[in-house]
Amino acid sequence: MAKPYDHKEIEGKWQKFWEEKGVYKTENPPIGEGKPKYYVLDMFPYPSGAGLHVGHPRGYIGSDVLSRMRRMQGFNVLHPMGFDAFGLPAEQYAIQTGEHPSVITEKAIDTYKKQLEIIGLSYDWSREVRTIDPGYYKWTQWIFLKLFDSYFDEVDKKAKSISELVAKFEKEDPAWSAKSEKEKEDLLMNYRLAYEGYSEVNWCPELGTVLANDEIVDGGDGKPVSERGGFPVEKKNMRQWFLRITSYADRLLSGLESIDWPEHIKEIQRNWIGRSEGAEIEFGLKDGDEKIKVFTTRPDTLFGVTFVAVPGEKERFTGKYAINPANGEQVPIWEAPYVMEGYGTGAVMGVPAHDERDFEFAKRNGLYIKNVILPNYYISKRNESKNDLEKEGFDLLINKIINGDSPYAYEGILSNSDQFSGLNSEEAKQKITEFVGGKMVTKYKMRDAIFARQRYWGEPIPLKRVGDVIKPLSENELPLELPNVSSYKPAGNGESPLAGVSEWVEKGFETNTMPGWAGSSWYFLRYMDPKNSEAFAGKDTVKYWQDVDVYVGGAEHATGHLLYSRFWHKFLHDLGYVPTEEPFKLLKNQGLILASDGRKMSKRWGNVVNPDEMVDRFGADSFRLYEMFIGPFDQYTSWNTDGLVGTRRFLERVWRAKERIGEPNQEVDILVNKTIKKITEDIENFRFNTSVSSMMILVNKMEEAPSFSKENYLSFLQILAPFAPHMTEELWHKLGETSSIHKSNWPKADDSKLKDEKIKIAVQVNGKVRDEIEISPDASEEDVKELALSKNNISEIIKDQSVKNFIYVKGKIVNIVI
RNA sequence: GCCGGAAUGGCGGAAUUGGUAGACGCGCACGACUCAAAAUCGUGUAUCGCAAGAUGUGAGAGUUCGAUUCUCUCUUCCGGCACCA
Repeated sequence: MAKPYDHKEIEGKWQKFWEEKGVYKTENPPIGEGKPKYYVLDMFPYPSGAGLHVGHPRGYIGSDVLSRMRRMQGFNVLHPMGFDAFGLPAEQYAIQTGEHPSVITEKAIDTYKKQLEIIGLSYDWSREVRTIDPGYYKWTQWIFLKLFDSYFDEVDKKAKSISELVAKFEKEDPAWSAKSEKEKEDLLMNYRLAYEGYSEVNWCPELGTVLANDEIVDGGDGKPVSERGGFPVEKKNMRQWFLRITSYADRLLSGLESIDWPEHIKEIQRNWIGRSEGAEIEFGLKDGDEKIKVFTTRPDTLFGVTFVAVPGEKERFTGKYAINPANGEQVPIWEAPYVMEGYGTGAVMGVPAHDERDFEFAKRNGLYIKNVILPNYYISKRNESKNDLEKEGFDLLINKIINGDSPYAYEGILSNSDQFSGLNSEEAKQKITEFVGGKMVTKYKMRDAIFARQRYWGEPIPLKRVGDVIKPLSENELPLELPNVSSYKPAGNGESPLAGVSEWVEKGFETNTMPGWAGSSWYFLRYMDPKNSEAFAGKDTVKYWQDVDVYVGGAEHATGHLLYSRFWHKFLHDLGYVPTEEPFKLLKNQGLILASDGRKMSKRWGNVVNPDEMVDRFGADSFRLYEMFIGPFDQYTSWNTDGLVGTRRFLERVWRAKERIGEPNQEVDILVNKTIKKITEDIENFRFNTSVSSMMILVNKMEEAPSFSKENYLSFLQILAPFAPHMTEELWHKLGETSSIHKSNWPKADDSKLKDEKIKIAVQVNGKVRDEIEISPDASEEDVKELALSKNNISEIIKDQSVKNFIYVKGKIVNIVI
């Protein structure tokens, strides 16, 4: 009797073997150069004290399966892991306990690493990166300095060195050389891609920090609170550092066309960038020379303006009037809360007849509503309608006209403006804007990114105040290391704890630190060459690895990390440091695994399932297999520990099947080849769940057969190896192989064995299945017809009725219509 | 409100240029082995029906010889954005 499958005996042994032999070590050129490169990346985790639950590794296992297959297929695979380690949770914990955040963070990293290691993921740990290492954040600071030292050239639509701008000023602006250094610096600050400014921010007094919009949630009573802790959030005007991401808005938008990402993620980014095209038009005031500039996407409705709205706390008439430049009409200027300070020009022209919000506002405040696009004819006809049906008909038509879908637009009244009659909507927008001396512009919802936190646990910003100007540190002063402080608690007045370090302040260093997303915006480049002290990564190395072929992670980073990384990458590309315009060619999101109660796994609900316990009980291979089998990779699903029993049983059957190696069996041989083909395609397309099921079918077949060839069994082990790396390695060696199965060549399906000699197809009568016939896939329609009609079940149904139609879809189905 | 995505047995899910719905696994039932239990193995398992058969992929319509798959209308659930002019 063969030894039973004991995962505890096997898994540790092979993990040690792989490490000692460096099986997953990835070589840079020139050693790695002969093979095509393939970069599979997981979103690196922020290690929290709680450790991993069974939902987390799903993505890691999927990317690991792909990496392992690609390696066996002969690619030079880069598959690294690291840790995103600056951030609020560790700092909050440090404030409570007084322990240094780095101690807390390192403990959490150790826990994560151990948890990841026992799953048997094929990372090259020699390339591990941690954002908190000074050797790492030296380069985060270096990129910041490059941003500080660059501006965006609006003509070439790319970043260039600020020295080029200075040269331009020197040449073109005679006043430049007369300016003081401070004046020059203040002017340049308007162009730098990293710049100092003031901004109304979301200030959380309790946390003592500024929060991004996505770090704020509704407290329930309509008032905003922090996502972490649920503390009140208020608006405050504060000094900040910004990154000019808005310069890249257009490229961030158009770049989406060139990458293979889930459509919903692209849509979220498009939405976030929020491009809209319109016109800026100036309204004069009735009294005085002042002007109000409005932004509108519908300049064609300019003749219908009946008020102008500016931002305000409540709806209120200002007592002033503006002049409509199109027709000279006086319109009242109102304050309205729906007008937003930060968007467009901060003022809106009110056209109640053609804008829903303007309409509501006008109705509430008794303002005039003037229709300029819709011919009066249709309105009066609608009001004369005899019944609801007719009324609806007119409403439909009127809506069409308003939306510009109808050729009738502009044919009717346009006050004082017969010249614009008959134009379509696009022409009218152009012509009317031109007529009043406005200009067509493109606006974005997206704001520049605030790049400063009044916190301790982040990368120091490498700038210092010298006299009254801000100077960048030089490259050889990097890294600017984070000093020790006596208290991690923010002062509460908006100053960072660094403002309390006298040495720091005396040297004039910036006291703000970088936000959590700084280190994660470029980490994938560091993996290429993690030990390099001369550059963020060697030039040749970056040229070799290019970009990430497959990026796997959660969908929750759609507007944060995934947007910032693209921005930084485009910037580095402009400066010639990276060869590609986009960092991540293909993105795959893994779906959440919910607890069996249908809720998210959380301490709060007490429904967390720990992967360590699952690995201990069932083994890493069973665990991996189950996580892949549980459902479509990108879909939400719920955990069920009972289901893990199934994949464990499957592995035990694979184990026992070894005893049945012997005489070849043709059916097994054919199925092995079909399965090789299917698994190869499934893994490429992230269809891991059907891969597992097809291997189960194969084992079922192997058990049915009296025996099968060793060759078939070995091929099967190879395609199972990415999913169950430990057990397949054990069996591989038991069968006499001496080097790792993970270094073996991925099997190829033999085309000649993929085709069945006989197939069963259904015979339908009038669309209902009545019988089944066995035929050769190449059988002619005549033969199939004869066979089908000769079946008793069929002839009984047909009896003496005539066959109206006979349909045979080759190799698929027969349908007889009577 | 707008924009995405989804809906199939008791459960996770399978099935795509439209072609036998429910693969595979879990669970459950019965049987074998066992003094017994666990493990393992075998058989069965959409619904109604003794059966023949009928019905069935969120609801309703349509196209088709044939629809889980395509079109239209609607319902529910999940996610994103939300006075963006």
